[in-house]
Amino acid sequence: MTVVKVEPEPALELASVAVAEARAEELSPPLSYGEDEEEEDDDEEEDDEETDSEGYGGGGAPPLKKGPWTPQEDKRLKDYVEAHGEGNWNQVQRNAGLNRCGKSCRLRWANHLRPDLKKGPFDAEEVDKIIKFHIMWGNKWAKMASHLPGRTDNEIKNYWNTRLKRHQRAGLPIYPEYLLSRVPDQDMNCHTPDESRGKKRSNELPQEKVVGMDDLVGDFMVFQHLDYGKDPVVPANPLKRHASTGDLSCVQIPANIEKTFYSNDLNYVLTKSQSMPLGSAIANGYPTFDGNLSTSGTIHGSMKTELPSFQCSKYDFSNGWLLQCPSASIEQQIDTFIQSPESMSSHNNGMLGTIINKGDVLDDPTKSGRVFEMPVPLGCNIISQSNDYPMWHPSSSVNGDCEPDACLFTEIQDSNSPSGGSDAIFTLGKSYPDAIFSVAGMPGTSLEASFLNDDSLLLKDQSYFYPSGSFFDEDSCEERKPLIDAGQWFDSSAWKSVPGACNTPDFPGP
DNA sequence: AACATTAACAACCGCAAGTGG
DNA sequence: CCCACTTGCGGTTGTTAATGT
Repeated sequence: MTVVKVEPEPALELASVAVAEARAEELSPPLSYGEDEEEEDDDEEEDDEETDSEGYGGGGAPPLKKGPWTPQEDKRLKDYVEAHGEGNWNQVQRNAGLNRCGKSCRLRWANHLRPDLKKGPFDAEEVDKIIKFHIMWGNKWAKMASHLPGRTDNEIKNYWNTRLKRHQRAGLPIYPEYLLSRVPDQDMNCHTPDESRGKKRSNELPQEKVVGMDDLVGDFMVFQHLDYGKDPVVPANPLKRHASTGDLSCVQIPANIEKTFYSNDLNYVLTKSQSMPLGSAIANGYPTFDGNLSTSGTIHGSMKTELPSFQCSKYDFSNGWLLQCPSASIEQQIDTFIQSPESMSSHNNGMLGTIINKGDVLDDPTKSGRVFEMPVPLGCNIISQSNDYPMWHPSSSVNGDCEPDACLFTEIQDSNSPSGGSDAIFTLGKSYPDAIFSVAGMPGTSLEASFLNDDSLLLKDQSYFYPSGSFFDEDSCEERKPLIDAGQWFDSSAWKSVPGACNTPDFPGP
């Protein structure tokens, strides 16, 4: 059994052989850095010192040892770090009598010897968190580890990769069912985590200012009218820019929705006082009415469109999200969009959808209360606000039961409309600065929306609506609980959910 | 029992950011 | 500013244990 790598350099050959021999003895009990390490210490120490001296008694720096750590090495490292503290790993190497590079020492300490390490398999809660984190951040193992006390990035990475392989082999979705769309979608063009491998890390991204997507995605209000006849629509086309990485992620629109979205060219951009045809897209918050893109910055082709998080197209977060992405290849289309200002012109394919700058309205008190109105013959209306966090629906279900999605709205109230209909007021609450929500109105109705103030949105004459949304607090790793349940149609006049309308965006009718 | 496959784990490598002289 | 060094991160590979055939 070969246990160590033998360095190819001739000068090192003798040492390598010696090390190999020693290793063969050391490893006769399988790698175990557990509780019984102490009893072997004496023998191991002798072996170790013998090895070191035998191999390099003649002077010159011994080659740094590779391969598994022995209990004795562990003890030395542990003793040293406990006495001198962490850091200065090359000093550790020199002063602790360890023939290991500082890097190796650091790794061994961080992954195995640290006293605060939590051993054993991941429990369900940890697994749940890992999946959440991966959805949000992709392969940011260190970041995940910082949110999982006692766990190391390496541990998480190993777990994930193993899980990934297992799921891929079994043909299972990478993320659990409860994250999947309610609308079946077999198109799997989105990236898989594997595809993110080998790509540059986020901190390797060019540091150039990428204007647009942050602005476009981060704080905007999306108002879309999508005419698809009487077909229902899921208010879900998430696209977000990762807060931590700057990566752009997207959740694909189901194929059946795609048709209705794009076969009928009835998209509108909501401006402060008028509607305008799609194609007059807004960049940096400023709508243009001539079909030309107006930007104060540039949109770089280098914008990274890695999809470390929403790799699976099946994820429907039940939210209207900023961009409408035709199904085929989301990332391709995002690339196209990003790289080509033309794509935002009047000839664009609708991917950008319709955007209105919420901040533009909200920042100016005089603009509050403006009504956005769209004459809509038929269709479902979607409003969504998106900030910086992806949606998360831990309790949603795809099985048709009535387990509701989480919803962010902190307050919803109905009011009497002069026209006799019911209005719904969505109060987001300022304590949820990173909120995400969407609401779909009834098919076939005209949807009016206006900001009452900077955190309330009035939907006029919407007797029924379908809210969804959630919030995941990156700092606390906790999902903020909403005050009402989403994922079901609400009757705003009776202020109750519509029977039989749970967990389906299909409008059930009054 | 022997072999093959898979899962879990450990460790290394390359790269890049940070830091201090 | 440059350079060397340290540190941290993520990808990858290698090894062993467990399981299946």
